[in-house]
Amino acid sequence: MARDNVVPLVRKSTLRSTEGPSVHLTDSAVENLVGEIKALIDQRNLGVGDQLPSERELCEMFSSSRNTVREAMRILKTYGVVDVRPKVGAVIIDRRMDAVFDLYSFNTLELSRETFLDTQGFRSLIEVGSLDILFQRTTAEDIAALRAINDAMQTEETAERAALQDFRFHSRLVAILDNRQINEMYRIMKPVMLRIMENGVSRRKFGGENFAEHAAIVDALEARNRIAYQYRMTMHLEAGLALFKDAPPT
Amino acid sequence: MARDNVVPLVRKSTLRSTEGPSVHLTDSAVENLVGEIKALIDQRNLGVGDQLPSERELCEMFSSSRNTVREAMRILKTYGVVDVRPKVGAVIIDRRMDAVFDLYSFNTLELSRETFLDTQGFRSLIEVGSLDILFQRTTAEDIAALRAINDAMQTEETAERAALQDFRFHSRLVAILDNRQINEMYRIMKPVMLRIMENGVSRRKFGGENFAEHAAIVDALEARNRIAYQYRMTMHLEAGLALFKDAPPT
DNA sequence: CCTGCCCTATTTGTTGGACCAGTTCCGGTT
DNA sequence: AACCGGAACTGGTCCAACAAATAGGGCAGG
Repeated sequence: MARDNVVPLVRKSTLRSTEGPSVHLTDSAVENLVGEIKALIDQRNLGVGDQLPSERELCEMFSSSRNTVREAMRILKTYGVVDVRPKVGAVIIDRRMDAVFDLYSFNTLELSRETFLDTQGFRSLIEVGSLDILFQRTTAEDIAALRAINDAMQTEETAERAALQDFRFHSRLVAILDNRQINEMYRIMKPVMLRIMENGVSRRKFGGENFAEHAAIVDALEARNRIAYQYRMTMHLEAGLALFKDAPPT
Repeated sequence: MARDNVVPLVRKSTLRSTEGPSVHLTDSAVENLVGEIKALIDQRNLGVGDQLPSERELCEMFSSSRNTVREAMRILKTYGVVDVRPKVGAVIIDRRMDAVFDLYSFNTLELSRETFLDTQGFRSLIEVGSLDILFQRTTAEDIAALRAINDAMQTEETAERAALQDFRFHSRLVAILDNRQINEMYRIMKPVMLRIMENGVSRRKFGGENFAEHAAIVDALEARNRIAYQYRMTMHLEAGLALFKDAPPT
């Protein structure tokens, strides 16, 4: 039954549109303004450390009210791409990692099934889908490094630390692909994945199951066994899915 | 209470237990307000789907001005934890993954050779690597839509418009995967891809080669011919690579 | 000359209001 | 009872003003 490819974590059919930015067409003046400011940054080729025009200047530049400008700047601040201080104005920074951490400081909010599926579905596409390139590029050092990380995970005492090793394992795996876009994606999604992994390892005895699954994945990778790798990795990523099994639609 | 589709994540989070261990000591009224609203959500045990008080109610509850409340709400909106619709109010959601992807959109887009390689590598991962899922999900409608777009591309007069159709073709292809994160990635990477495609079609007689390659890909997809699909798509994606090699960096 | 302090102008932070364009919902009309 | 209209809300945007913070210039003293 379990063919060489198991149905991965993709969401059920909703709407298939070609252009499909889906729901939001960004009619809001504030969001338009964010786009304008982004364009301004791009156009002037501004980078970290450079200054943006003052709020009132932006008001005039884009004929908007100051409140609108402020809300737009608030978005940029929340993104962690600008730091704005009184009298000095807005300076471009890159604190996006902190922004993501802040995002997940909402511990009051549960990890939604949707978030879980989106994240794991993406990972599945990368980590399972990149099989050919992985098999082609993986070296003995990569294998050794993965095994070392996995061993380290087994000896961790807390779920939090084990989750970090879990992330390091998968991060090291995709690092073999040597693709900046993907590495950057994993860097930014780190807090999200950590959260999922922490949830997973704490419930699944990370010293046991998780370690064994990782080991099997590395073995399959080393042996260039397509079927085994696909199967192991897919099962591994789907492991946490059982936690969401009782999901009625809404 | 719309909390049946989520798994409660009782996490202690030793790292960011109390407010403000980070750089922000921020006694800013707006950020305090964010904390207050978070506390409110926690206190009332609100979950996804529940409504928040109106802006004016929040003004009175926390004795703040409406603009301050709005900036706080803007932060929550940016985090993707509330969806606020005019005349309806604010509803708690969990679109935090989308927020993460929005962060990614702040990468400066320069079409260096590295960026090109990374982008094409990513696309190859998605469009070639997801072959199994594609074969499984593709319908006759999808095939027809792809052919229609390809035909439209052939009749375009300018390279710019043809590139747009080229993008629509590939965007429509990955839309079959029905994975929100992938669609979002393509939306974000659209400018980069457009530039790549514009470069490609203008040099390669988009009426001819590009159209034929697309047609061959669709045929292979329709016939569920793994080998042919992999070969055609890989060749198609690598076609631009040769061109880029010729072109010296700006 | 340099050094250190203070002052002011500029900038962001916050407030309270106003109006608009819609939605919701209640009450009156038919 | 069904239908319709209007009033009361809602968020979206804008305006004007004041408070707070501070960078940078001017000034006094060395």
